[in-house]
Amino acid sequence: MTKREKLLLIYEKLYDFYGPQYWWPANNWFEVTIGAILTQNTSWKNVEKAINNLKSNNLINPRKLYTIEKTELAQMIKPCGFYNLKSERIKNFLEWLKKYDFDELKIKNKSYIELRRELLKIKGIGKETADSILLYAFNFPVFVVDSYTKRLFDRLGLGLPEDYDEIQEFFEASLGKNEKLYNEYHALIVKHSKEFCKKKPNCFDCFLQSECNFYKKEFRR
DNA sequence: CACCAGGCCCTAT
DNA sequence: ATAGGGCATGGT
Repeated sequence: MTKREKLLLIYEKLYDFYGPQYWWPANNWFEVTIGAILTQNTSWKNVEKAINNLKSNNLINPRKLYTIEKTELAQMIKPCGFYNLKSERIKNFLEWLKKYDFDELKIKNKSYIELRRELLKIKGIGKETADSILLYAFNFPVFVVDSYTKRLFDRLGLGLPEDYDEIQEFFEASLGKNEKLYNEYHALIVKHSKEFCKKKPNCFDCFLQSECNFYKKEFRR
């Protein structure tokens, strides 16, 4: 079986098991973007609390969020941790967004290659965050790689490259440019990783067990 | 009590 | 070029 075939097979199995995930859990592109920054190394549960604080103050809005103080923002997003850092990062993003008059359309009209370069220049937005924004806020066909992705496919014995961009290129080349597929695949990887693949897995009932080198090496017998 | 969570930046070798 | 530390809350 080729790597490409295996990738597609794993996707089918995940989809059959979990069904559609309806990502990203947000109402609009701006909420996706804020969530993408807030969820850096943080459980989504905590991010939800922070986002709810912003919602109850009607602050899921670029212009309004731009006007409030960084320290005030930090207090509101406290539940998701790293709040001083993330407040700064959101402010950095808004400063960039202001150059486009906070206008979503002006951004969408750019090529996503160019847009990715610009996002990565913002201090506090790395590759995963940038790609999450590109895929889930703006629906560009960009495959999001995260630690779950690496861990899962390492265990599956895919022999992924180390470098982020190379991993991404591998998925995109294997799957073809397909925004809907990238959307669902990444969401399913996250879903599955939360359900089963903890660092010290206790998941002998995982339905991917037969695919998984990790089990074969460490848990057989 | 320890460890993890939908990363990223900075610094010292 | 790359390992290691800091950021910080809340859940198990």
